[in-house]
Amino acid sequence: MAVTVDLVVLTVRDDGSGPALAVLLVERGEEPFLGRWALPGGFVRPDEDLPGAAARELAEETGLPRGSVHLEQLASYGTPDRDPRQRVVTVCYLALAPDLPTPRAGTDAADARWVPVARAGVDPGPLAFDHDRLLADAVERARAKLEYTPLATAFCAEEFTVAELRRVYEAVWGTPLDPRNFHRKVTGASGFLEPTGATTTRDGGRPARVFRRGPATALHPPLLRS
Amino acid sequence: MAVTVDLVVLTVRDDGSGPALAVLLVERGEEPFLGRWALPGGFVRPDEDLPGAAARELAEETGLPRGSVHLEQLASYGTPDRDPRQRVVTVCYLALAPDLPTPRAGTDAADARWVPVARAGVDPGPLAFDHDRLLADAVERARAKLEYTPLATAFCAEEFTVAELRRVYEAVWGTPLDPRNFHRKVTGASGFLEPTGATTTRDGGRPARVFRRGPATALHPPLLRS
DNA sequence: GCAAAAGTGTTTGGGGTACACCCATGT
DNA sequence: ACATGGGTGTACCCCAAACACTTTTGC
Repeated sequence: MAVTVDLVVLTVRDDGSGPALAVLLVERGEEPFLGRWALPGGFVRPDEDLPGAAARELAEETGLPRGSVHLEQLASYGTPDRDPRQRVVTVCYLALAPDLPTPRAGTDAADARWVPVARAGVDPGPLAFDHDRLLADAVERARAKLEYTPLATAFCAEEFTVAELRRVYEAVWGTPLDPRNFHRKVTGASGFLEPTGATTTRDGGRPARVFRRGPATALHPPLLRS
Repeated sequence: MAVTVDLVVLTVRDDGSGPALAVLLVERGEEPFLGRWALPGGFVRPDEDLPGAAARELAEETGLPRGSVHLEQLASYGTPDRDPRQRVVTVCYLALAPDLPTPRAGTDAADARWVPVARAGVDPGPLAFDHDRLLADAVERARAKLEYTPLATAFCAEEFTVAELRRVYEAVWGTPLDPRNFHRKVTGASGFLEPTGATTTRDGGRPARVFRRGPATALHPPLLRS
C-alpha cells in the first residue's frame, strides 16, 4: 500500500477582474491521467514524516523558502480504486501563500500554473484522480478558518495594510465587506495585527498604516461571514 | 508502507462523581507495547476504504450496530519511528457513542474498558505508540465541535431530555452551564431538537419534555463555551 | 406543604451593522 | 479645490448572561 501527499496551494491574485482565490495546478506528464490537470503531490519517502513530505513537494513545485508558507494537514482519502495503478492512500495538505510568481513545472509535471478556483475542474475539464473533491474540501476549510484564525495574513506579504487584508477576505469569501467595520474589527482583535509604525500610499488616498501579523493563533471575537 | 486506522471512541458515563467523558481503551495482547493500554485500531484491508475500516474495527470492539455511532475522520499520523516494527501511517477516527455496556475485548486485545479521559495516559502510565497525542487531539476536536454542530446528541440515547443533553455538554467541556439559558438556546436552535410529545419524570421534579435529534447539521447560532 | 427540576420573563451589557462624518494625502 | 481611500463616532439591534419567578410533578 502506497502513501502520497497531495497539496492544495492557494493564493490570492488578480485574475483580470480584481483579486481572486487561485490554486496551483500541474499538468500531468505521466500515466495515469496523462495531460489532465491535477494537484501537485507525490509519494512519501521511507525516511520522512508527513509534514516533511508535504514541505518537500511544496518546495519542489514553488521554490519557496519553507517558513514563508502556511502548511496544514486537511484529511486523508483512500478509496480502493482512486488510483488505477495500485492502492494509494493520500494525505491532503492545505498551503496558503502570498501572491507568487508563476511556478516552474516540477520533475514529473508537464506544466504548472495558477488557476482561479472558480475555473479549476471546470474549464479544461475535471481534475485527475479525486482531486476535485480534495480541492472543494480545502477551499471550504480555508473559508471557514478565516473566520476564527489569523490565517488570512498567510496570503499577504510580510507587511501589509488593512485594505490589503480586507481584499484577501473579500476574495476568499466572495463577498464585499464594509471597509470601516472591517478596519475596526481586525485592529480590535488582540494579537491579530502589529503596527510597524510605517505608512504607505500605494493604494492612493490618505496614507494607510502598515502592519505585520501578530502572535495570536485564534481570533477573539471571530470575523463572521454572516 | 502499512496503513492502519485508530479509533478514539468517546462516551459520557458516570465515573463515581457524576457524568464524565470516557474513552475506550484496550490492553495490548501482543508486541510491541505488550500489556500497555492503547486505542483500538488495526490494519486497513486491501479491499476496504478508510471509513469502512474504521467502522469494521469499531464493530469488532464494541459490537454496536453501525448506524448508532457517529464516526468522523480526524487526522493522519506518520512519523517514521512511531511503530518499531515497520513504517506505519495511521488514520485516526473519532467515534461518539451513547453510554454503552462494558465492551468485550477484541481478537488481539487482552482487555478493554472505559477510562475517564482525565485518567487515560496518566493512571496506568502513558498509552502505547503516539496514542496520547491522538487522544488529546480528538478530545479537543470533540469539545470544539459541540459548539457549532448538533454532535452532542450522539452521546445521548435516541430519546432524551434537555437536562440530559446539558449534562453531556457539562461533562465534555468540564464546565457547569446555566440550565435556563441552556434550555432556551438548544430549543431555539432550529433543527437541533424535535419534540416527541412525550414527557418523563426520570430526573425527578416537574416532567420534562422528551426530544430526539433534529435534521440540522450545524447550529445557528452556535453554543459557545466562552 | 415542601423539595426538586422544568420552563418563562426581564434586565442589562457587549458586539454587530449601517452609515454619517472627519482626516491626510496626490493631482 | 477635489477625488480617493483611511480611519472614527454613533445610533440601533440582536443576542447572551444573569437571575427572579412560575409551573408541575413526587413524597
